[in-house]
Amino acid sequence: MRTDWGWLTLPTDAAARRLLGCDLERLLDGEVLRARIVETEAYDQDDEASHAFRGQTVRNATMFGPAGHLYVYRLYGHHCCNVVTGYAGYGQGALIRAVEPLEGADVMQQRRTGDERRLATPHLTNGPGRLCQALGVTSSLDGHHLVEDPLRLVQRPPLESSQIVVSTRIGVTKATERPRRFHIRDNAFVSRR
DNA sequence: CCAGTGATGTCCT
DNA sequence: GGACATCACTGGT
Repeated sequence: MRTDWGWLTLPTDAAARRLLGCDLERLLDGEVLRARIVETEAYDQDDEASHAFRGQTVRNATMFGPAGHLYVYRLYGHHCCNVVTGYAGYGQGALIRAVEPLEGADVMQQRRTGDERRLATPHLTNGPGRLCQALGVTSSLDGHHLVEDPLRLVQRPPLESSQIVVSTRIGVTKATERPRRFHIRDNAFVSRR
């Protein structure tokens, strides 16, 4: 079934690339936070590294639903989030690994804990757990449809492929050789290896 | 480099 | 219901 999220109803890798350069718009305590997606990773149920690999569970159910919803999970005490892509019934999504603040960076800094080293560019939002902290993304947003407040995904024009760097994923212990990490070339907020 | 972190899934009783 | 392993991370040394 096709939704109005046709541009996300793509094989995971294509969708993960397509998300680069798009914006996340977060309404939080009456403030508007905007950030540009600069780094993603692709996961799907045929990928040993994916939460969806061993089938649907309570935790990963959102990944098996329709595209355009947010899958939020906790890992080592941190939150991480995926944009669900593809067709309902086939578990897949794109992990948002890093964003670049466009608006409300001061509010993001208030939400991040710790000393000013962690608040400075690019440490504010250059990791999946960090950006969730900065944007106030928690488990309560698991399953949230990204066409409505308080968190919207705003489509932007696709990037030239020359602007996109492909590499292996960070932190995975399985399928480590698969080239499923995508990031914008020469962007300061892309996470380190 | 490595310790802390906490939810979740699996396998037992 | 309990014990244990697992884990797509972060921050400080």
